[in-house]
Amino acid sequence: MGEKIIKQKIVDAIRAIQAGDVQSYGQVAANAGYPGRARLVARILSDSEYPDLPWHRVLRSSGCIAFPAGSDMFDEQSRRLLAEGIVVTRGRVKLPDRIVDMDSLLWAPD
DNA sequence: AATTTGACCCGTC
DNA sequence: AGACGGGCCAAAT
Repeated sequence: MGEKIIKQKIVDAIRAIQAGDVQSYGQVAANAGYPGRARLVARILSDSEYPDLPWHRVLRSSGCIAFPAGSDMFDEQSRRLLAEGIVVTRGRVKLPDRIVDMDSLLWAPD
């Protein structure tokens, strides 16, 4: 399999992320058909060869932004996510798999 | 040609 | 919450 084809599949997977949604590097790789290749996703996003990708919708598996807190990229990504209605708290987005129960409503620090 | 460097991930402790 | 080891691997040194 040519490296070029793999890259294109991953680019497609990144483009497939809808506004207002997010995905981890690993998920993108898996969706493209290449599980375990999260690093390749990261490299492609940092590569100027593929401009205009919705890079801000890709996060670490922990749900946090991959850039150092306070960096320009960090701030830019936070802004873009917020513009799509995704709340970012302490560099971490609220993941959709979060379960709302009485305990967290009463005792959650936020 | 060998080594280091990343917008990473996962299980385990 | 964090640390550590192993996996991943194209590009840059």
